[in-house]
Amino acid sequence: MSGRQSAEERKAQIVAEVLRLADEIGPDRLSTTDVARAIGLSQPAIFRHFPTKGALWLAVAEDIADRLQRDWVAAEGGASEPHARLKALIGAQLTAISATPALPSILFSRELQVDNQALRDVFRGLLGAFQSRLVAVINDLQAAGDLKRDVSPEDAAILLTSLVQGVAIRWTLGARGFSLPQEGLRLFDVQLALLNAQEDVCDEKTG
Amino acid sequence: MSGRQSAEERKAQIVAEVLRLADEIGPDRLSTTDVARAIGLSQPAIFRHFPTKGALWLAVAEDIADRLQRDWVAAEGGASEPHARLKALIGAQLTAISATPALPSILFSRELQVDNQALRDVFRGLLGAFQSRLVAVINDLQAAGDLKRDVSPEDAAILLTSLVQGVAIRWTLGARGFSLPQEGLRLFDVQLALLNAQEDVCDEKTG
DNA sequence: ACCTCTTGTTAGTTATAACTAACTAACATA
DNA sequence: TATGTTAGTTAGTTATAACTAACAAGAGGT
Repeated sequence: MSGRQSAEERKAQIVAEVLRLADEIGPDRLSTTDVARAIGLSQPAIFRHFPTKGALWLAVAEDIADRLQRDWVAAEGGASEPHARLKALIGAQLTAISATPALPSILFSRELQVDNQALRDVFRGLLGAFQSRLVAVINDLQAAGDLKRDVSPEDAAILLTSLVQGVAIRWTLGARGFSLPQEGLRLFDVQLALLNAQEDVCDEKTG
Repeated sequence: MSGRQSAEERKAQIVAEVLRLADEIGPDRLSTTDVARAIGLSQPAIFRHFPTKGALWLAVAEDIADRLQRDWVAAEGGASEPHARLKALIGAQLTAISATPALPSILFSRELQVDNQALRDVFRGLLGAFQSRLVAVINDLQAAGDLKRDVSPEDAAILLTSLVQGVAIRWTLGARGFSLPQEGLRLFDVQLALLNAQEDVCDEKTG
């Protein structure tokens, strides 16, 4: 349907379509025929732009990685104090997942888990990078005295990423019957209240 | 290889093999040929015992559901006080996942997410049942004054299942480089310390 | 020993996957 | 306007998927 395009544009279009269709029909069932038909190209045209299907998936992963990292930078840049920065990071992640709902399924696709080691590496790196950012912000929070010190920053970060993953799983299995960012941020507030230095209040009274 | 068996036994054997192979080569890539070869049967023999592949998956899901529920009952039965019961429940879940490592992938397989509504229902019910058990125990804990009251039992249960799911995801993506029950229970202790009624200590001092 | 049901086989069918070979039409530029 | 490059096509190939039809052999009851 759409006329002849530059390779650059076409590649981006194919990647975007893969992400959309991966959600619709599942990452592993997604065939190059599906992608081509959705765009309005012949199936072999896909292989003009990507040598193998694995290479296509890798391009998709890199697209996701780029967008996520931009989101993180924007989130951290938009907030100055640590608490707001932490909440913005979590919020960005939740928003990114709900904007790319295929993400959880891709994490457990055979393409990633079995076939494509490179794909696996990209996502492992991504999760690690997110974790590191969280740890850094949590360190700041503890330094400012706004967070319990008897929980290590690493564990606190793990609890928060688990929160994101848990709510994302519920969202996916529950046919997305609620707003992922809204419910996620609500639980974030609950968890952060727990992580808050309650004993400080206590110390103030007793000290 | 193994001689002729009763349908009952063969069915169980096929189901067990599906679970093993689903982990090895991914739930969606798993073919009836793979299952048959692993057992030492011809491929059509599978269809003697299950009318369609979807029916086979449903049998697998019911097998998982039965075992999980037995595990929960055993865990709750083995501990009398609420705190121990809660920890036993979480521990049982972690142990079950590490004994059936294909579980997380199955949750996101196309078979479940796209093709097989019945399969989806089974797992939705399972997660709901686990959640309900957690809520009940947490209610007991709060009634006994052993848990903060400013977090709803539902939210506390969500935080704990998220913890399990989060650590399971890390375990899966990280090529299972650590003991899932061990790390999971460690984080459980961290989270439960947070959920503990710290302000009680405070009240004792101030009251 | 024979009959019968059940569990298995072999040999297909049909559909769909990734990928290739060979050719064509649009565009850029000398 | 001629020419080389690039984005596209159609028509295959090869492999593998689920599933079927028709036939064979083992085990139990009479």
